[in-house]
Amino acid sequence: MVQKTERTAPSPAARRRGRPRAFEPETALTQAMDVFWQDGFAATSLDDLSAATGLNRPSLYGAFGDKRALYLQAYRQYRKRANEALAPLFQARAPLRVKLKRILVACLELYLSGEEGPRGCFTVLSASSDAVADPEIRALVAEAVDNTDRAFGRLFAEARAAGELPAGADPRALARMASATIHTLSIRARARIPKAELLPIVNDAVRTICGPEDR
Amino acid sequence: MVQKTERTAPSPAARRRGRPRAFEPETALTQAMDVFWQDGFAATSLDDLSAATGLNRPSLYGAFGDKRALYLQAYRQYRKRANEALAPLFQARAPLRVKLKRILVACLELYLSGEEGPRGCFTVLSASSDAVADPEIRALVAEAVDNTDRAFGRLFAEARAAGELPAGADPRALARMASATIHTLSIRARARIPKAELLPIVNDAVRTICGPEDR
DNA sequence: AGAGTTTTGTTCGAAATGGTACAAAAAACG
DNA sequence: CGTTTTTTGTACCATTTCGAACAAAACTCT
Repeated sequence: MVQKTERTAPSPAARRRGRPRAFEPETALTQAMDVFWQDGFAATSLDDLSAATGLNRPSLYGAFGDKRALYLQAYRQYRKRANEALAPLFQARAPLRVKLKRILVACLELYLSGEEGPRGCFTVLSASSDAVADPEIRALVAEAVDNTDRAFGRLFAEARAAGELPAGADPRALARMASATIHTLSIRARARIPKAELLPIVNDAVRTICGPEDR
Repeated sequence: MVQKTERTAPSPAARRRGRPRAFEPETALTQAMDVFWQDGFAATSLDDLSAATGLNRPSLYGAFGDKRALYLQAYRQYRKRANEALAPLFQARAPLRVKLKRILVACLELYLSGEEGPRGCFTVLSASSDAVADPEIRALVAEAVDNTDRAFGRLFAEARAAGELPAGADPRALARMASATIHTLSIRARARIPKAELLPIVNDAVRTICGPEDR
C-alpha cells in the first residue's frame, strides 16, 4: 500500500494527473501584475489580462480565480519582489546615510520602471483606488505600509544605537518621514515628474532625516 | 439694432431662452465630485453619477460633456475648494510651527472626510489612477503638486526671513517634505488608518521640518 | 489500449457601460 | 397665441465586461 501510492518520479516538478499547463503560473502572474500595476484594478479588464498573459480567460480563471483573486495574488507578488529587492539594502553594513539613500533610490527606480511610463508604488496605487474598499485588499495595504514603517524604524533604531543619530532621535517618527518620502516619490513618478527632479527629493530626505552631513 | 438685442432684464440670472435648468450645475458638479473622489475615474459609472446628481445621463451630458470632461471639471472643483479652504491658513499671521500644523491638520480633516469612509486627496488619487495617462489630467496633477510645493516654499522662505528657521534652511527642500507629509496622510487615510495614528505624523512632520521646539 | 483527469479554446449569455435619438415639456420671443 | 429655443426623460444602441458551458486535447494511471 505504501509503495503503491509512492510517486514514481520525485522529479523536479512531480507531474500532476491530467493535461499539463501550457504556461508557468509564476510568469503569467508577473505579467498580470504588470498590467494591474500600470492601470489599477478597475481600469484593467479580463481581456487586458488575457492579452498580457497570453492565456484565454478560462485558463486565467482556472489558475487564479476571478479578477479580484488575481489582483490579490498580483499584489502579493509585487510585495514579495519589492521586499526581495530591498531586504539586502536594509541588511547591508554601511553608514546610515548611505543605506537610506540607496534604499530610497532603489524605490525610485522601481517606481520609474514600466514599459508605458512610470508606475509608482503598487501599494500607493491600491490605497488610492476603489480597491481599498475591499477589506482584504485594505488589510494588505495597511500591512504593507506598516511593514515599511517598521523596516525603516529598525534601521533608525540601530543607527541611533550605533551613535549615527542623536540620542534624542525618534526612530518611529523618522521612519514615517522616510515612508512619506517614498509615497511622494510614487505620486510624482506617476505624474511623470522627471527623474532629475525626483533625485533631489531623495537627497533632501536623507539630509532632513539624518541631519546635515556635518563632520 | 443695438437696443433691439439688448437684454430685457439684466436680472440676477439673466434668463436664457428655452426651458430652464431644473438643477444647479454647481451643486451637481459637487455631487459628481464626491463620487469620483470616492471611487476614482474608472470605477465610477455614468449611472453612479446620474444617481448621485439626480440628473439623468442626457442632462449630465448636456451640462458637462462626457465622462472625462466631467471628471476634469470635478477635479478643478476639488482644487478650487481645497485652495479656498487652505489659503487663509497660509496667509494667517502666526508662528511657523502653528501655521504648518494648522495646514497639515486641515489637509488631514479633508482627507478623512467622506460619507463612506476617508477619501484622501483627489490629486493623489488622480496621480495613482489610470486617469494620469491622460495628458490633460496629468498636467493638472503635476500642476497641483507643484502649486502645493510652491505654497509651502513661500511659507518657509518667509519664515526663514523672519528668523523662524535657520539661515541655512532650504525652503524648497522643506516644502517637499511638507508635501510628502500630506501625500502619506492621504494614503494612510484611505487605508483607514485611524486618525489617532495620523495626528502624530503631523506632529512628527512639524518637528522634523521646523526643528525641535527648543528655545 | 482504455479509463480517468485536468487544461485548453471556442462559444455563449447576461449584465453593465458609455453614449445618443427623439418626443414631450417649459420657458422666452414676436 | 404660435414659433423658437433649450432642457428633460424615456427608450434605444453598440460595445465591453465578467463569467460559465462545453467539447476537444493532452496527459497519467492501470
